[in-house]
Amino acid sequence: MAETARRTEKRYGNRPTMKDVAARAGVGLKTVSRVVNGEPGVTPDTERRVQEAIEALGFRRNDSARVLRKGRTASIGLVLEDLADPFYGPLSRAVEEIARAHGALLINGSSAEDPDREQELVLALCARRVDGLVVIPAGDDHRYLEPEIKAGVATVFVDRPAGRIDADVVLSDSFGGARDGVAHLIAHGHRRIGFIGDMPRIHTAAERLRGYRTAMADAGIPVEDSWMSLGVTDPERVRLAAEAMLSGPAPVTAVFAGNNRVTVTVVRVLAEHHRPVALVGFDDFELADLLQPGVTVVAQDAAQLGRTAAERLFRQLDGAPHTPERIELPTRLITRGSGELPPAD
Amino acid sequence: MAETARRTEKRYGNRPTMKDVAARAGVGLKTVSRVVNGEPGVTPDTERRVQEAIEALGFRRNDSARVLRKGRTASIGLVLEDLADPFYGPLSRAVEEIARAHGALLINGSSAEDPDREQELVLALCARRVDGLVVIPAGDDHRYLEPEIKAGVATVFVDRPAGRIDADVVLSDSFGGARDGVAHLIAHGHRRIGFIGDMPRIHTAAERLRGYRTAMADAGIPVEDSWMSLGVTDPERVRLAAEAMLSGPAPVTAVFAGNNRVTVTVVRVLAEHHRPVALVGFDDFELADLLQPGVTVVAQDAAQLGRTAAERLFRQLDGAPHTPERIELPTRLITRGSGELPPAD
DNA sequence: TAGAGCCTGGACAACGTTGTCAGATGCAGG
DNA sequence: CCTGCATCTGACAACGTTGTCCAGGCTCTA
Repeated sequence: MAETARRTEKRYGNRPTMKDVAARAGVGLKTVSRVVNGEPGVTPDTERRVQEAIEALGFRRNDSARVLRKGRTASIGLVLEDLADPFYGPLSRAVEEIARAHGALLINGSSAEDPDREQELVLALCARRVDGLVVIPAGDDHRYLEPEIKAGVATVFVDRPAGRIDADVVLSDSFGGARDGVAHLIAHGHRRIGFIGDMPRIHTAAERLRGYRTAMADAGIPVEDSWMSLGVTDPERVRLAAEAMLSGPAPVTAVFAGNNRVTVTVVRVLAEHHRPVALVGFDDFELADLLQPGVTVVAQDAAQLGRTAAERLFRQLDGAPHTPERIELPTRLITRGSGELPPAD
Repeated sequence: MAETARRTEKRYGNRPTMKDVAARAGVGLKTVSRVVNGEPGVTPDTERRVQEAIEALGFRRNDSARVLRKGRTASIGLVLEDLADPFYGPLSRAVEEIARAHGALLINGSSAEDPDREQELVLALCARRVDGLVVIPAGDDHRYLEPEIKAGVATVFVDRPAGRIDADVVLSDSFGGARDGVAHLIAHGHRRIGFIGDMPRIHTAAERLRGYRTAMADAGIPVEDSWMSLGVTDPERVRLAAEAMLSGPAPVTAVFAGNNRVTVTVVRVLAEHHRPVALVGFDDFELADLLQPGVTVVAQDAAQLGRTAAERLFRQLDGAPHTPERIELPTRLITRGSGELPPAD
């Protein structure tokens, strides 16, 4: 017994193994395994003895070994951009819920919008042999995933499509949402409408820009370069961009903000501005309704995105025949006041 | 070769193993291991051959096997209450950052404030042999963790202390923060001050209630039962509670809200209220400054909580001698207007 | 040129679990 | 009392990796 203790304490602190449990219960190794996994073929009496030994030793099955043997880890990976972004909270939660319903754990990490870090994370997750991946891509080339997918790692992209590989993707209708949002401003009489968005290399940002351009073109309004600010994302630069398009001889009378972070910053700028300026933002955010005026937004359903993606993932894992598909969820315009302000020329 | 392919395709899809790589490169198994792990003792030429084989086969080391052999998983678990709660975003992000700095992955799950689910999650993480755990406890009895901790799983509790076991904990000074917040209202002339908070079985909620009582007592103000609402947490009930204490013959002139979700709901109620009512909330939240009036809050630094906890965790893991400790971080009163409103009697 | 020492590479066991298969046990029926 | 069958149990190999240890070939020196 002393010898056993000495042997095990080298590793994992001194965790008891099935062998230890078996020794204590006076049964064979496999019998312990059977009890732990609820397999049939163990007499109640034996089972009780084993349970007692497990209890006494504080045994906990080592899932690493189990995984090694079985080939399935019952865990999936989620790679997103920033855990602290409120948009990803509900998404991540939805994925977790579905994972839980399938008895899987969720491992997640943030790419911080850095393609290298995304790849590093994804490969680390693959090395852990996660059964599947939900990825909100930061990069635009995912060929590094090809061997993984071929090896059977189920993969679903969310919010933005994968680059240069064929894979499932679930996203919001950024183009249509932005187009409708801008059209909403136009319908309220605006012509000089600003657009502040993220780098166009990000798919959603590009799509929203395209929606903006389309709405303007549909209304026959030529867009001036000074109305558009692309690739600004940190608050200070968004602030500068907003102030720039609000000043000058022909300032914009309305702004379309490309995502929730931009929207919030623009709200701050407008709060200090002397003239009312209309605003429509992409993404809803908490308290948007409590501001003065309430902020009109193009809302996407983050939770639904996550749910849909996770469900598709597990359908893949359950062995359903699978051809990569692109699922686009509609957005919803929520009017709260800021988007209905008339132009203050 | 064909035989090898047949053998491996049974498991993990058909992932190549080091053996396969070795065969293809014409070297021994251990040599591949050396190359993969950057160990010395491999000629450049051999290394190149191995690298090529790895590339060609799309080999990726199986970390499950590695973990089994080495005893360390380089991953830590984070159990929190709700991923979608904005308070936990920065916390979780901070933990992830520290983990990353230590080369560890973060596995997380939400307890949904359910003690059973918390335990289930924690034990699942232990079965995965995470090296350490950061837990925001939902339950109040953590004796189930004793064997794990004894077996060497580093554990740090955050935001609330562990129940019935001795473990590290990092939390905000809920008592002092609430006391100061309420005292702030008293200093602005309020006497009938309401308190809306979570169930007192939650440590932070209890502490904040204690802070409220203490501030009132210090000012010699007897507290009436109708001013306090405990254990309400869903928006609808918070709304009812707020409306109740704002009506009647002697309504409260100020409200202290026990957490961010309560605060937001109370803001909504007050927005519809005819008389101005002062408000101080525990927890800061985005846009609190943009509301009319800005919401005065007792702010805790969620990121700092996470950082501190994670750092302590890794200090444990690095083998520093360790006695459980309780670290309390100060809160900060941020005045923005709502807490400075005079009583409207 | 022989011997010592270094460097590289590979055989083998072990990590803790599960699948396979065969042995042991108990019981009913002949 | 023996056979046959069903039930329960355990020995053993395997999962893919890493640590240990030794063999063989090389360089360097005397």
